[in-house]
Amino acid sequence: MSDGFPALRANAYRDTWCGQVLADRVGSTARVAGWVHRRRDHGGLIFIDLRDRTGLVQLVFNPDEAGEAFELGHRLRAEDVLTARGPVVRRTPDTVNPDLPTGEVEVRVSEAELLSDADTPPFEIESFSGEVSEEMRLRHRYLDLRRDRMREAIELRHRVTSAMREFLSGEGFLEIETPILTRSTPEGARDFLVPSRLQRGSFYALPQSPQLFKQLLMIGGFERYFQIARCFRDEDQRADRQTDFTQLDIEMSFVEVDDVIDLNERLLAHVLGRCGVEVELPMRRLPYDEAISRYGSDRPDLRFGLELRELTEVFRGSEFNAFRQAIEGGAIVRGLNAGGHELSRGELDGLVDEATDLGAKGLVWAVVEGEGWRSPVAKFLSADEIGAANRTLEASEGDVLVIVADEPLLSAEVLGELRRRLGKRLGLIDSEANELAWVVDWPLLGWAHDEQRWDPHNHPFTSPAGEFDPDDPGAARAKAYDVVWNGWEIGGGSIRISDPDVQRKVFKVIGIDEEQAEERFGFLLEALRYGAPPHGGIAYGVDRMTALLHRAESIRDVIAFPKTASGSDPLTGAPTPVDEAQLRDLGLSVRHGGGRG
RNA sequence: GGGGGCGUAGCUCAGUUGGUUAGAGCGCCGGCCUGUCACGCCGGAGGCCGCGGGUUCGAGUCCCGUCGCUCCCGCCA
Repeated sequence: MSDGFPALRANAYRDTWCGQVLADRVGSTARVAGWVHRRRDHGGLIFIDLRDRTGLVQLVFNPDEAGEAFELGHRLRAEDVLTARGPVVRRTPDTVNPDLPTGEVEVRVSEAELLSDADTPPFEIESFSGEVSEEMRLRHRYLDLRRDRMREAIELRHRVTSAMREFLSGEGFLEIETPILTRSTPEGARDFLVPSRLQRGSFYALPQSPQLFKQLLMIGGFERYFQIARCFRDEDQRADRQTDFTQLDIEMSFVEVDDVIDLNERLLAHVLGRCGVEVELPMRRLPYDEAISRYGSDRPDLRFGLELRELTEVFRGSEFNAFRQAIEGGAIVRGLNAGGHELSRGELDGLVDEATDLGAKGLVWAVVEGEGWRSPVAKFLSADEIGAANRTLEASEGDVLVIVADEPLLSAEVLGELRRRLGKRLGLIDSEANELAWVVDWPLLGWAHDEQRWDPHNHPFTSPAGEFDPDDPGAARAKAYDVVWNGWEIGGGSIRISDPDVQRKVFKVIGIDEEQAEERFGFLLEALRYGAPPHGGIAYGVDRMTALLHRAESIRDVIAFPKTASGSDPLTGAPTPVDEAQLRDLGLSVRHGGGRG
């Protein structure tokens, strides 16, 4: 039921919301309008549950009271649109419906008018025979949106964005719009391109984020900016990723990391508080290195334990070749204690396959039995090693241990992913819980093996912490911070580079030479020379936050009109081919006779 | 680009070892019904088994291809 719904001013079709036909209206006449949710036609007496956004109310069509409208009552079908008038009557005690807020009363219809005769819907709005497929729901999204679950999602989303605007406005932030048609700055995600008609051969790009514009707004002196911004990235979709999505974009001037974090903690507490989730302040701060070593992830799910422990020293010089040689080659041995769960031999061996699928060279499992291990590799290990490993992993009788030896980051990530899966599989996650934390002290750059170069962890405008040494890029830390919530990255930001010389150095290290920098980001470098305040900010995934609040598996469930995994919209059919005339206007060549070519 | 899962009535699904006329629940249509609220009872209609090819005496079922949806990897500064 919608909370705080305003009383309705009478209009052409109704004077009362369905959900507000409550006991205090008994004795008055109500005129309601909405959709036929359900009909129960008893022949001589017809009950209609009428639905609008505020809820349901029972209409009664009785031949004595309804007159001409009684015939209409017989013809009503699901999802017909109706307006009806009649006295609000208290139900007799034996006919009260305690499941309905309006269940103590009903409207005895005296007049009714069919406003729209609905075709039989392709699926029942509230179905009791299984979940309707998402494909079907998206194809008729306007029907899907009539369902409680979707209406609540959209209402929740509104509550989220309203609370954001409310809080930030109160803190002196201005909501400012930035362009949708903007400049392509190929970097990171693929751009969506829009051809220019007036300048043939040139293209706009849809923004991947308002990043550069918000920095320019800081240079423009606005001090505090926010925007609930649509962003576009031409990459493959996921349950938590859409090609176009909404982010709360924030930037502030004359701030350092702690200032941004302080404001954002209060923002999160306000927004989530408005949605019934209490956030304890200050929030936990987890350094990146610790997140990796303890959870094997830079966005760990903190609702359960199963922490990783390092076992490199335990197995250094081991008789077990796989471990010893790996360690000699620079590998890190990590393990986790999955606890005393009864896992079958098949399930244990399955973990080995999962680990190799994730890129590890292998995985060792062990079940603690007395002083020793039941494990395929137990015979290669000394009692001392097993004892030391047990102590490090705080293992006791019957515990299942999982161990991976591999390159430092890989061993952590593989075990981190297994930790996540085991947490889910073993039922360790409290689905009601909300664990939010900051991940801080990020490396500025990461080595991209494929391209053999340094790549920014965040984006190239992130300020290094302290002096930036171009000769040792791997050592540089970033003034960057992410917010993680139940294993989802919901926001991330940084203090930006406000010194053009530092910006140039960073560009250079990541392979953008002077000339390219000038061509692609010259406008930013120039702007930075005209008095750039120290500034920083953050951006939140509004879709992800709403999905978490709604306990939705996918952000598609909190977006009114989402796209499918292949980037299409089953409702409108987008994307579609376009007329040749349109292409000609844009100066785009069309090849003939080539079929789809 | 790669891997897994799914695709049978309007919807959600079942369909045995390849075997005769492909089923159920909901919905829909018709009839009966004045206190139901997932109304009830009786009757009925409804199928390109995603599409194409193959194996077979015979394919919803097996094989190959393809399309769609979905989850994941890659990708997502």
